[in-house]
Formats: sequence, structure tokens, C-alpha cells
Amino acid sequence: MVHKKNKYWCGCPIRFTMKHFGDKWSFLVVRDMMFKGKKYYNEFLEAGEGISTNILASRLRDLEKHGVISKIRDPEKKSKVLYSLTSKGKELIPVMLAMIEWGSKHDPNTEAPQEFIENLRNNPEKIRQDILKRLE
Amino acid sequence: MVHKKNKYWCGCPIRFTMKHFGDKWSFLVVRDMMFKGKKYYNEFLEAGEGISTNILASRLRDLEKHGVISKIRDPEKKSKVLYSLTSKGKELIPVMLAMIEWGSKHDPNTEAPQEFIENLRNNPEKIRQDILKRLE
DNA sequence: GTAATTAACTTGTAAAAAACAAGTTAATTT
DNA sequence: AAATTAACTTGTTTTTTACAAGTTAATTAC
Repeated sequence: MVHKKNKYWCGCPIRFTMKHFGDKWSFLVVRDMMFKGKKYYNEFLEAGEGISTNILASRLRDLEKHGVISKIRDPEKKSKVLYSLTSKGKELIPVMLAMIEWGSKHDPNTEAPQEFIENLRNNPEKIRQDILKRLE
Repeated sequence: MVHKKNKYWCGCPIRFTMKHFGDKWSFLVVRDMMFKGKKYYNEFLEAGEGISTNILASRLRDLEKHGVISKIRDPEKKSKVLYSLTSKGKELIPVMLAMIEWGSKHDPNTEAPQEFIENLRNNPEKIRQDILKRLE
């Protein structure tokens, strides 16, 4: 039964995706890296979402373990730790964009700029490329 | 501060989306409805994922409250309760498809049929329409 | 060159949520 | 009328999260 369960967890792509980054705080960390250019532990903390220090540490650890983000010493200031999206992490852009499209459509108080949403609808690939470029 | 927090939750489309359906079990319930044609409480329970009865009830309640699914008495057997995706729920198809694409790409043991993934890559709109049709 | 500050955490504990097991209710079906 | 099905609810234990405080190691400020 355990085997069957495990097999299922691995086999279903939605379950697999969720296992790797399908948690409230993981989403927000990835969002901060992907769209807000955040790179440091403190920046994630100060994002104003109210994540606890221990939870943030735990999520960063898990995301790294799963290969979604990587962690290196900042080459400029070696006292800092630099987090960034791996290519596996960057490939989550379409997932995030789909969530942005859905969220902005259904939230009457969305803060997503109308222009961005229109561009996203008309040419998602262009938006994806732009984000990729900014992440280099 | 609470106000600011709330405003933020509403304003960011990713946070908004997650709030409405960004939880492990919500994803799986939506998946079961969207891709596996499940409609009844018992079917979700028996999906083999191991969700607890109270948690399932709670998720169904929340998803309904948020307008992602709807709940009616089954017209055929009025002892049964029929759950289905609202249009708001059906609009999550692109989010789920993006997760499927990511998951199947990175899971070496994916069970997603290669053909489906190829079709998804080549013509996501076609797949979306097919799923919509099946949900009618 | 010592003192304060910054950055990235860890540790302990209380509160909340999830998992597990059992029971309830109302409509069939036998 | 008794058993079964379907959809839950209600305790209780276990796990996770949130909150508060402390640690360490490298700057920066004086």
C-alpha cells in the first residue's frame, strides 16, 4: 500500500509538481525570485507576507533539495547567501503566469497592471522570454 | 497592519490564486474533477490519495465558498450530492496543464502518456477545449 | 581594534491544522 | 424491517506552523 501510494505520488504530474513546490510559502518564495528579483533570505522575510524565519529556512531548504532553487555565497559580499532559480525553477514560469492570469481575472482588487495581463494574454511566450532574460 | 496584509493578499494574483485553491488537497480534488471525471464525495475519498474525511469535507466547503466548485443534489439519485467545477473552476485548466507539463518533464517516473504531453506542447488550446467539452 | 550592526539562520514553545478513528443521519436497497 | 450507501461530523492524537528569542559569523562604524 505504501508502495502504491508512493508510485501514485510520483506518477501523477500534478501531485509531483505540488510535492516539489505546491505550498503557500514555496509559491511566494518562487514568486519573489521570479517576478521581484529577490535573492536574499532577508528580502524574502521583508516581503511583508509574514513568513516566519524558521518556515522560510525550511522552505528554502526544501526548494533547494528538490532542485528548484540553488544557494551560493554571494561572490560580491561573501557574508551573504545568494539564492536563485535553477533551470528547473525557471521552467515554472508558465505555471506562475497561468496563476497570474487566473488570479487577476477573478480578483476585483487585483494589483496586476492591466497592460501586463493583456500582454500575457496576447503573447505569453514573449512575457516568458522577458522574465527569463531578467533572471540571467 | 492587518489591512495592509489583507490588501496584499487580494492584490497579488498569485497569492489570490493560492488562497482560492493553492493547497495540496484542493489541487487534488480539482484534478480529480477536471481530469478524472469524479463528482462524488466518495469518489474523492477513494481516489487512493489518503485524504481524511474531515479534510475532504473542509476542502469541498472552501472550494465551494470560493466559487471554484458547486454542489447540488444529484438529479438522478437525490440521496447523492453532485460536485462540479464552476466556470471559475474550469478556468483553472491552464494552471493545471502547466503543472502537468512541468511535472511530467521532471518526474522520471511520470505516468502521463507521452502522447498527451506532446499534444499539450503542440496545441494546448486543443487540449483545453477537449477537457472543457468533457466537463459539460 | 572594539562595538554595533547585518545577514542568515536555529531553538523552544504555544497555537493551529491535519491525520486517524469512530459515530451520526438520511436515503435507498435488500 | 434490516442492512447498506453516501455524506458527512465529532473527538483525539500527531504534525505543522507561528511567534519570540537566541546564535554565529562577517561586515561596518567609530
